[in-house]
Amino acid sequence: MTKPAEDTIAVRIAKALAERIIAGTIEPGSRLRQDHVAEEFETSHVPVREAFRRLEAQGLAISEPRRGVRVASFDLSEVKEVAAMRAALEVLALRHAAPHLTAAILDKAEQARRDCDAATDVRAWEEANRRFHRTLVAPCGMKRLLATIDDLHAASARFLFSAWRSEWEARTDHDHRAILNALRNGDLETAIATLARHAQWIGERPVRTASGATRGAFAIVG
Amino acid sequence: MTKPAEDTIAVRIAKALAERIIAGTIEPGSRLRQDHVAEEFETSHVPVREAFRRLEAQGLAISEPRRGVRVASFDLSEVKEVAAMRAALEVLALRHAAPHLTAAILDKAEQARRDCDAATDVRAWEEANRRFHRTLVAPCGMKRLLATIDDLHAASARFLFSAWRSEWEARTDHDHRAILNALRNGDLETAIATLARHAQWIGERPVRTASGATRGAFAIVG
DNA sequence: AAGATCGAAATTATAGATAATTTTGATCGC
DNA sequence: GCGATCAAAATTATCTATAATTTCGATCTT
Repeated sequence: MTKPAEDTIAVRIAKALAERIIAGTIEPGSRLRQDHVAEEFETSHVPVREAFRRLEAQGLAISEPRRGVRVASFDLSEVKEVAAMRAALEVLALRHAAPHLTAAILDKAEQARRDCDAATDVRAWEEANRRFHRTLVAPCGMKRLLATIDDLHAASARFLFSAWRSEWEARTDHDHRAILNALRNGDLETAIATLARHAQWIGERPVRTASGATRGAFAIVG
Repeated sequence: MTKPAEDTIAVRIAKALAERIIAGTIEPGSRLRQDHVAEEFETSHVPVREAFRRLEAQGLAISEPRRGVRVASFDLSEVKEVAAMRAALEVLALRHAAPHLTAAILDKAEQARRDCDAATDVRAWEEANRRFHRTLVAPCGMKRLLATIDDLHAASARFLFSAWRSEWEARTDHDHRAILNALRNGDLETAIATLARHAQWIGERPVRTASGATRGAFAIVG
């Protein structure tokens, strides 16, 4: 039952760890010890180290030379930073994608929008929301830009899951609808202006910490 | 003359290789063979592989599993892509840096601007130009954003050195001056609008290829 | 028979496992 | 407290296996 593994082991480990970090299974700030990970994945630590470098590049982990790797922690200022970067880059991507948008693509986005509004848990919402944004910007065909946006979405998801570990109430996202409408009408500037605001929408939510106290948790919900 | 090396060996190798790739010492598309590199740096292949992962993340190399790593090649469309991303992100950074700009910082930028105009070779110009931009956006204090911009500058430099291997004529950059003036006058919007245009300025230059033919080479010169 | 094409063996390089070496952090004794 | 000793964990080296490329030869076609 070992995965077919078209990927290299290092890539597999990186993906698995990224998923856990995003889901919040591993706490921010906690150490990633290479031989523990190696043991778990039944490999040596060589591929594990390579996986660490990859996570580091994505901003999911930070490495202190000779002292090990830990899961990156974050605060409100970083949530804002990621939101701002996402807004700037998605706007850019949409502007370049616009000439290549077809009815079929807009239909795919429409489906993602519906899934988003219908979502009853955070994970489903996040997946659909990411799909919505991805669908609209992917036709720009700019690989570096898209890769950077993907990394930012991973960070967004992490913030989101950290705040909304469970309990999600379905809500209609009017921005999504407005963006699609504008695009269908060929009104690119309205679509872009809406997206720029939308991606910077930061929600707040009270969260009970381990110690029982309540703090405000923030996440990008656009 | 071996570097004091506070860094780990992998980091040292990554920096050294990045420098060569940017300078064009290693041709785009050429293979990076791990034990050759290991031999040259007198280490094993393990830190070399980690260095490769880092170069990959910066977009300077691409890795095909089980087939090795090669220096990333690029074309006009990627030059445009990097220019557009730089414009978008530097504008964002400048907007957040503006409230923290002091007279001392603007003086540092002024010095960089002068060095830029006085530069008689590409390398000197690139260094001063990068310093100019860095000085203005750094006060935003957004680490992820600044790291991404740095990577884009590395790519820019690579395009530039590829086109202007030698021969550089000093020229006065009016945009730099305009940006600084606007900032001194507190006219942020003008500064930002100028920067947005400026960072997307792509120069063309005929270049003699190895086969003797002449092709157009493009690079970001802002 | 000459040329081309396909396939198998040999070579080369990458990926991973195991082993050795530092470096850092902590504990115990003074 | 301060310093030395010890243990744990990171970094790097060496070694092995597996995948990819190249070479060389055989066979088939013209």
